[in-house]
Amino acid sequence: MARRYDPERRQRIIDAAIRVVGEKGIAGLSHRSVAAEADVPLGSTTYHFKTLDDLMVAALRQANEGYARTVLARGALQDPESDLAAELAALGSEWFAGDRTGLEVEYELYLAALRRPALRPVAAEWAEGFADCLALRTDPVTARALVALIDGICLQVLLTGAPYDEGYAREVLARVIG
Amino acid sequence: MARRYDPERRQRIIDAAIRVVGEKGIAGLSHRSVAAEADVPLGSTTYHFKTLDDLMVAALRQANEGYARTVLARGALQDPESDLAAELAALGSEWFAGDRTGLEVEYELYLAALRRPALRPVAAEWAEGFADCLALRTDPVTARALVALIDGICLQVLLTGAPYDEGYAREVLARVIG
DNA sequence: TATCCATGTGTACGCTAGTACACATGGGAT
DNA sequence: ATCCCATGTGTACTAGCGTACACATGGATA
Repeated sequence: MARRYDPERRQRIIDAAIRVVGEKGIAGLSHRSVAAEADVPLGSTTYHFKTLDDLMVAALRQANEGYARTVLARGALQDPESDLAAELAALGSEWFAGDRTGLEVEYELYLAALRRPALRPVAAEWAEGFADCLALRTDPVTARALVALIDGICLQVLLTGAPYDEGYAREVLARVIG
Repeated sequence: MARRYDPERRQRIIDAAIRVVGEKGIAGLSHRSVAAEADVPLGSTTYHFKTLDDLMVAALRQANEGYARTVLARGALQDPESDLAAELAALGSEWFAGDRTGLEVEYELYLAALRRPALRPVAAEWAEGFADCLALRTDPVTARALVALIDGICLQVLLTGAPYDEGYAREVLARVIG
């Protein structure tokens, strides 16, 4: 059991890192910027997270858990009677509703795995966890394809600035489900 | 008509930027690193590209043109007799064959649009150009979905380290085509 | 109680970054 | 022939970075 004067210190640093990425992007993430945001000294961020990769791993894992909760909270996903494509398209609407900062943080950290091997296992956790959840309603191959398609749809919205079209998402997701 | 002592200077800088991104990622891209790679003085990179965003725009546009050529070179894509899903899945195999550096550079710059508005029009050019090309064989909605699915499949391979499975890609692409 | 060490803090160093600017050069327009 | 200015070059400034390290502190353990 760890001994700490400020038992929340580590968690506060992770929360601050997510806020920094939301405000300035990964490019603005540094031990110093996080320390300032968390209101702790520089040495505290370098002590708890030796490298920025370590910090990003913790931040991505936490962001993933948040989005996993939005998936699990949609209980109808598990209901065999529900329209899976419609439920997933509605989940997308939920993600894009209101402030997109959280979704941008999630994807920015997720995509950072492209160049940061340390993040890959955590990125894989998200993709596999989501797919496992969907596989309960379909089969592993279809589930994996659904995750890929959802990623692609979300990215096109985020990258090109196009609006999220729930009807379109439902239509093409339904085709993959077959 | 521009007057330049080294008429290729600007182009050499763009080529160097793409090599730098391939070797060190966007995080390693700076006016100085590109100047060193292109073997030109620092002032030359800052003169031709006032900001790094400008340089990334030029690099992404050039990378896009390269991949657009790989699409157009696959003439069977336009042949109504060919199996569109199979052709697209084979195109993916071509992209992942051998050295993946080029594909990583393409996606890293493409995904950078998430946080860099200057890149969004160029990212949109790629997505729309590819979709327009596919729309000749299907319809605009299906074409857009195919681009999204291909992006999603490629990203899952690049992000999680999973192998590219052409048979799987063909199967799920075919479902979207319907 | 006495000791240890995980945790917390402050400071300094060397490096690299974007930026700015003065100056050099030579092709094109007049 | 002359001048202009797009282009090319070298250098210096300031800011922020990761890193390292010495030292402080006080719960946990024996």
